[in-house]
Amino acid sequence: MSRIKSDAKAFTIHDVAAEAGVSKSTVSLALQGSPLIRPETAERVREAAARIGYVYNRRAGELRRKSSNVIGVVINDLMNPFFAEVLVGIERKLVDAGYIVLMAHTAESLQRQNQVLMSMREQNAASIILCPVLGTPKSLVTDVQGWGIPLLVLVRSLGAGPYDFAGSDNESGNFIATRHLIESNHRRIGFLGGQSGVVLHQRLKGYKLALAKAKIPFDELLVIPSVPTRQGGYMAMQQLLALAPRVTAAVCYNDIEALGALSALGERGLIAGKDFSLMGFDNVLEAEHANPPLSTMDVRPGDLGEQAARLLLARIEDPSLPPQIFLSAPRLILRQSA
Amino acid sequence: MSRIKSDAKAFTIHDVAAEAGVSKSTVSLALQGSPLIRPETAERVREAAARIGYVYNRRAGELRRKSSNVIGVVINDLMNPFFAEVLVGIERKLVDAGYIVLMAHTAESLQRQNQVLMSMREQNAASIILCPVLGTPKSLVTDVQGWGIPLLVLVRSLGAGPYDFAGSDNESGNFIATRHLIESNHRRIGFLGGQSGVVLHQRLKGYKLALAKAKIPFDELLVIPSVPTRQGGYMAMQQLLALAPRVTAAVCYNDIEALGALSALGERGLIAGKDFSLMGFDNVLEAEHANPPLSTMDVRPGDLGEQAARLLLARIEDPSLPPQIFLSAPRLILRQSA
DNA sequence: CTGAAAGCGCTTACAG
DNA sequence: CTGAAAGCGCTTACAG
Repeated sequence: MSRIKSDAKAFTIHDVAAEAGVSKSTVSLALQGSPLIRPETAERVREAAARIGYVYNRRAGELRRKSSNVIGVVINDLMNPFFAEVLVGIERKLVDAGYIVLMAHTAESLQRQNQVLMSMREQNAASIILCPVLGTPKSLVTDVQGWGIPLLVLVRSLGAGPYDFAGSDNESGNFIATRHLIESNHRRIGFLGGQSGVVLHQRLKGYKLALAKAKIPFDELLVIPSVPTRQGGYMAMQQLLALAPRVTAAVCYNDIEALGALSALGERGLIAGKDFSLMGFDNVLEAEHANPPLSTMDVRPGDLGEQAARLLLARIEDPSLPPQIFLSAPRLILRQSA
Repeated sequence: MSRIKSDAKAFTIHDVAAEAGVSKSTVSLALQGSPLIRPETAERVREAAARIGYVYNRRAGELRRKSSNVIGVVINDLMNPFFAEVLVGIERKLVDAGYIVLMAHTAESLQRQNQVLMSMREQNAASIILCPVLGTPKSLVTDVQGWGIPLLVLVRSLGAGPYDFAGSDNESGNFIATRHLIESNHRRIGFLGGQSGVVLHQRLKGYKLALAKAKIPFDELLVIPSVPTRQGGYMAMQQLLALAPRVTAAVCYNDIEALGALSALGERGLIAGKDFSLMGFDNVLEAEHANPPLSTMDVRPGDLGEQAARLLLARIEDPSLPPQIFLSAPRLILRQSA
């Protein structure tokens, strides 16, 4: 009553063959649904397999066939719900297509990233979806490609070289977000959060562009960097609020920073959308029920994940495809915060 | 310039053997760091391997050795940050121990759960951590155990049978949460959210117990079920607010429901902690920077994940261990909402 | 200390 | 339509 049962003897096609009174080859073919096997025989094999509780050893089959149905997905920050939503989209699509995902979390550690990538290589991953940590050398792309493993880069692009990529149009997205604030008659508009990396660069660019278009001079002091977390957004907002003359609105690096900013606002009894206008970026699930509901740029994270998976599947299907790019066009979602 | 490079010829120990001028066996042993191999020879082998860019084919090795270093982790709801945090804890611990995780998301679908479990079995997973979907038959535990795969059940217990389990003490947790509200002089206290399952049952039990202890009659009308999402919490709170006489406080099924409830409160211009007292459960990361910051029961999700992984590793190490249980004792975290 | 041989559980030409 | 044989890339007794 206290031990946990274990060690069921594993049956092989050899056992099934004996049970069905045919050869190993016939079992293999029958189980694959090969037209070479007569229907009656196939049926007999299937019954025998079920009777003894045979389970296919996929890894053995893949070793022989030199194939693999596992796909590595490496994510830099699962604590950000944006990535969790993307991951779910990827996983759904991949499992539907008959794959299974080897998942790793790097927590922005380059060393951890190298470690898990190597591990996935040893595991013979059929391909890899990588959302690279900050500071990933561009050479990583050619390295992985050199391994013969199709690679899709997610969210954070990694320079020029040809590779498949899925992400969002950060520049135009933040251009739209900032323009919305300008059209609501804000002039002193902050840029809140973010620390480094291409995504920040692009979002900042969209912000500056919108400012320039409206002939509002760019003010370095209004961009407050921070770690891309709620805590970071919270602190950045406090800094922004301390500025004089008063800043009346801000676009945020992403939604979770905006959520942190909302919290800082609330702490001072300020209501977003009334006393201060705030735009997020991503449209994570929690944006809709933030207090107050967060206006943001919708990149449809789940769909982004599915699209990434779709591109990867196409690549596996046809390795000679030219480099594929999916760029989600962020859509303005107006709720209450701006 | 437009094709993505692929198909590097894969080297095997055979190639390394040729390069180093030794036999396959020697290569295998040398790479494993066997003391049987003379240091000079081992060094020569390692150099040869590095020179030709050899990479270990772990799956081949595991086939031969009948081992596996992949561990399946199946999660029912990754859209709930609680599970994302737990997953990160599990993954961190497992990777540190030299394993790699095969991750699957079931989205509360029993069919998907069966599918991925089967897939993990075929993949030869060394063991499985399962957070079962609602409505999982208790027989699943013995099924999986019968496969010879060590199983750890996560968060939602699955009846009596001996198995390893990691979760939290929901009853005592919600007892404490409710008691806190009572001690703050609330009498009409709602229970907000949750739909079915053991976890709800236990949390409800803690709620009723605290009420009983304070001689407050249990009122069926004050428990408002809902889907366990922010949207669910939002709607449940609206219902609760419509009740007369007025309800002044509520414990929530979990944090994300509480967050949704916060949003409903905000919509009516009500401030949690002043106009209404609200307790969450889990202490997900976003609770701290909710608006206002959410008082909740801390189960330390990340640590829970690590503990689950720890138990599993112990089980793999010694299959004869008696059933192990880790129950996180939730701690009261007072912030602003209550 | 090192090599030749068998075998993990499959698949796939090749005969028949 | 079905079987015997070779082989995927490793590991591990067993000799020497």
